Amino acid sequence: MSRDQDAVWKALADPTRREILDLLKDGPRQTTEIVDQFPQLSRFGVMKHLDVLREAGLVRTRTKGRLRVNSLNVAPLREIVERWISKYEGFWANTMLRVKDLAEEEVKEVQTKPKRKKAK
Amino acid sequence: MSRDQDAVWKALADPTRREILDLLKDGPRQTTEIVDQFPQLSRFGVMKHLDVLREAGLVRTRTKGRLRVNSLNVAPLREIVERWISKYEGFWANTMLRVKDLAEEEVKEVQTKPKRKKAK
DNA sequence: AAGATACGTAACTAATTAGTAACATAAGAG
DNA sequence: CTCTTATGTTACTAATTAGTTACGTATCTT
Repeated sequence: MSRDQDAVWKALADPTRREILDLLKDGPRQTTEIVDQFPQLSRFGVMKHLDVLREAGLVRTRTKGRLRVNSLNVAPLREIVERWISKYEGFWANTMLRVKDLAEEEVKEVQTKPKRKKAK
Repeated sequence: MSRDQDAVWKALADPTRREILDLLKDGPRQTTEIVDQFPQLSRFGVMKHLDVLREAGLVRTRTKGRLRVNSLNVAPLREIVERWISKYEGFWANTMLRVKDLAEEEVKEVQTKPKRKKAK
C-alpha cells in the first residue's frame, strides 16, 4: 500500500500537512481551496506540502482540465497506526503506573550486569 | 499528558528514534545499552535522539548513580494514535474504493463553483 | 587515590526542509 | 482570439536538524 513508512511518518511530522489531511478528511479539495486555507503561506509553500503528502501516498491528485482535485488516501495512515497499535498493544490497556513498576524492577537487574565496552 | 503533540509527531518522524522506542518497548534500557544498538552512530548522536524523545515526553530517564535508565512512556503515543483514529474513524472501515466514489462526485460539484480570488 | 566507566554540554558541520521568488505552461471564460 | 485563472518547475534563502568533535563532570572499581 504505502510507498514508504518513513515518508509517511515524515509527512505527518509537519503541522501544516496534518491540517491539510484534516481538510481532505471531509472530502476532496481543489488545490486553490487548500491554498486559501493557509493565508500565512504562499501557494508554492502549500503546494510543496501537497507534494510531500503525495510522495508519501497520503494524498492523491486527479487532474480535471486545469483543475487539480486532491483527495485523502487513508491507507498509509491506517497502516502505520495499525502497526503501532499492534506493537504496543500490551501497553495500551495499562496505565503509566505499570510502566513505573517495571522500571523499578529492571533497574535492580541492570545494576548487577558487568559492562564491557567503553564509550565511543 | 503529552507536552506537545507536535513534538511527538516530530520525534516519531525519525527512523532511529522509532527504533529506540521499539527497544524500550521490551523494557527499560540503560543509555549505553541503547548506544550499543546503533554502532553506526556516535553515542552523542544517540543521546541527541534520546533528548528529542525525552522532550516529547515519550521517554523518561531515571538517574541511578552514574547510570541513566530510560523507559518508554506510551501515553503521548497513545494519545496521538487515538486522536487520529477518532478523526478518521469513518474511513477506517471502508476501502479506498469508497474514497474514489466521493472524489468523482465532488469533482462535479467543484466545477460549478465560481472562483473569486487570484493566485498568491 | 588512580584509573575506568558513564554521561553531559557547547560548538561545529553537513544535510535537509519550510518557504519564497522568478519564470513558465495550460486550460477556461468571454 | 485575448485575457484570466490554475497550476507547474527551478532556483534561492533561511531555518532546522542529524551527526560529530572537543572538552568536561560525576560515579564506580580496584
